[in-house]
Amino acid sequence: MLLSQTETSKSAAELAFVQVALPVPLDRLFEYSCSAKNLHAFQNGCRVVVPFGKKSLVGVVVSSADKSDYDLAKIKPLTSLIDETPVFSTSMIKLANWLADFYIYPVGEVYASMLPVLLRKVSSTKALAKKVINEDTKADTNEELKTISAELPLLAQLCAHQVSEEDIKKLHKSKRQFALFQALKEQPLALSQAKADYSPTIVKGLIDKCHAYIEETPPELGLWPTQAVLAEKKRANPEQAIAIASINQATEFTAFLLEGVTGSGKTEVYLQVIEEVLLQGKQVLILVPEIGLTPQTLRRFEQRFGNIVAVWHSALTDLERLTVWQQAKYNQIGIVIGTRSAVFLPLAKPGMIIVDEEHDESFKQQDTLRYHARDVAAYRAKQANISLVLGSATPSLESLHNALSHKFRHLSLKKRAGSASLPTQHLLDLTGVPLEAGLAPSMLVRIEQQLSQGNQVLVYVNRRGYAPALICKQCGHVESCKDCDNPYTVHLSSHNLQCHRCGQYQDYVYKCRTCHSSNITTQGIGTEQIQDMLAKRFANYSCVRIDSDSTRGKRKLNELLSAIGQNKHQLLVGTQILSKGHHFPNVTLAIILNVDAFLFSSDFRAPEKLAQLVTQFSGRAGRANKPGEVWLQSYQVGHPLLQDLVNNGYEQFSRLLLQERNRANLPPLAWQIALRVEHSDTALIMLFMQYANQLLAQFSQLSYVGPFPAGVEKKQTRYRFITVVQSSSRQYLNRAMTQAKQALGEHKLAARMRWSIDVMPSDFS
DNA sequence: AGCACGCCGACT
DNA sequence: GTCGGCGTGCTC
Repeated sequence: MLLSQTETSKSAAELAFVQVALPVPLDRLFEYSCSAKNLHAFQNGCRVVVPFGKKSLVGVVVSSADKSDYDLAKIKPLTSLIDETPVFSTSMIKLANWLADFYIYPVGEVYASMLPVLLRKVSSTKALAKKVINEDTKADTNEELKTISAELPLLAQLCAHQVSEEDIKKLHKSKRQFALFQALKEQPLALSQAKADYSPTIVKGLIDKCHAYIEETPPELGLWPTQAVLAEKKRANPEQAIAIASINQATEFTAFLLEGVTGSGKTEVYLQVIEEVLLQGKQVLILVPEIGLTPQTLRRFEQRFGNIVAVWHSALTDLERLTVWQQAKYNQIGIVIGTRSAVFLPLAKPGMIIVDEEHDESFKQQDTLRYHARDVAAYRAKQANISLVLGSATPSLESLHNALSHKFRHLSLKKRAGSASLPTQHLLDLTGVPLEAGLAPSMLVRIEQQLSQGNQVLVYVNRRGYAPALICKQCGHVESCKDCDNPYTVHLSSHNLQCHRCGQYQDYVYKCRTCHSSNITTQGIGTEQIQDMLAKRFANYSCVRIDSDSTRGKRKLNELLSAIGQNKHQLLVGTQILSKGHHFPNVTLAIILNVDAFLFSSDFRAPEKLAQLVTQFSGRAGRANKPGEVWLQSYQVGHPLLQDLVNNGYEQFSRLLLQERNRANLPPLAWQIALRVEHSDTALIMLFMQYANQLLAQFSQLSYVGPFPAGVEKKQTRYRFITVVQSSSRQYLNRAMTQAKQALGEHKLAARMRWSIDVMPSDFS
């Protein structure tokens, strides 16, 4: 062993080294020194504060040693240790390393993105410097080791003050505040709970009157009670019973694809297999799509399992996230039900992972660490040697491929519960048909019929706003966003023009910008226009719009949905939101516009997406005594894909698509990684991407296409290009891209470009 | 990613 | 003569 000559013998003998993952976009770890006596405190997975360049960062210890290969003169001493017990367990460290490797993403950033934000910075932990770990450390070495308490979240509770009778009388006037006050006198409520059950305004009102106060207490360290699990369950039908038994029998890692038509009772299967896992004292992680976490879904789990269920989604505050994170890590909760990023939650006793609506696109993160929660879930299930259950009425071709090739166990639920039958599907030929706000006259007749029978009607169109473009009839000028080269969408409700790529908007224009003609008109159809037309034409009925404009605000969507459930509206016009999670039993006619856009898309996944949309959409409508009809308006009714889908349904259609992917050598039968580059100067992009192609050309067992413009060619003044790299070997592709990325990063232009690597990209927009 | 260092244009 | 543009290089 060599001792550095530059190092004084004294300190060299006393030093030890830790490797730290730091949140910087560099594919390497950084080494820091500490006193050898303190080394034992730096367990892997603990957070540390270190000097980095001119500033200080929070990093995670990933390994330590008593010697270092790095230039000792350059190694700086650590500033402090944050955690006494690691925030990353050994298996979470493995997961982080796998993620960095698989998604070709800087390790330090992977670690950071797996932690709740409150744990990413020292300043934001509510803790104080707490204790010196090793008293022996000499003060003159200036290496006194400090631990910052990692005491985790304080639970904010709302409590009632003692209030005089007189004040209580005054409070009678504010009914809801009084109700909350009464509840608080019984027992304090979690602040978040009080805000959710009453409203933030009510809570604030009570605090302002000094009738209530917030108390922050350390969380209870109680474990969730296994006996809370026992509840009466529904009788399973034979198909469900087979699925439940198969899943319950698994004693080691097994992936199940639960392919069940809408209404076949997938949730009941989940509930019963979850119960089995909980009874063994193990936890269950349930992943749901972004919009899938409806109060109805949640209620179903809570009714069955009570208060051992925690929820994880984007609307949580940082503190709420930290609380759930801790509850999962310290086994204080039995079930976590959450969206994409819940897949990174630590679990004390992992027992099962369920991915509901596993085909849903929202499981793929589209920026920074571009992971797919379904794939990460699969890794975690394998790692923990537990079951993975993927459920969908319209499985992704990836999962279907795995099921058909026996990598996954395939379970089917083909019967709808009760006697409910699925709506029938039909194609409507638009050729030579005059349209009214995008709808064919025959559809208007059918709408009329259904409405007069007291039923509801659903119209789906993929565009919000009034119309997707405003053009000049005189000179053809299209009013467009300068930053994105994108036509403005005309909005009627806000009476302006909006760019749907960057969110910019401008006042409505009445004259053409180029030729000053006032002969300008809208082009194409959006939700507002259909609503407008239907409301006028069927003035005796109520028509609502359900899109991201009309559902802005926390409770709007749920209010709308419950009003629809109570039949307060008969005509429903909306976008994607309609196809997910919500059931509309009174809808007997559903119409899908603009189907053809899917048929001529350059995205090879378009037919799969169309089939999922149509099938999911069909599943939302109708009930036992009112089966319902779904109509697809198209100029291409003879198109084999459409014919196939409508006549044979998703199950057969998806298998045909899979064969086609096989013939075309496309995923899931080949592996892809995309290189995406953005810059305001296309010439620079080309230069950079040509170099990338040169690098790729050195690998024989892969092919690549590009650079080609991304689906969204320009966004916020930047042009976007993509090169897709493909290989039949995942490992080969991964290794090649890892090398190529390294080399590309050394190119002069690399620092000036915005570029990223997207492993298993799910779309090319 | 930040952040500093370094060399060329329009300003008090 | 300086302030500041962003091209280049480094971070244990």
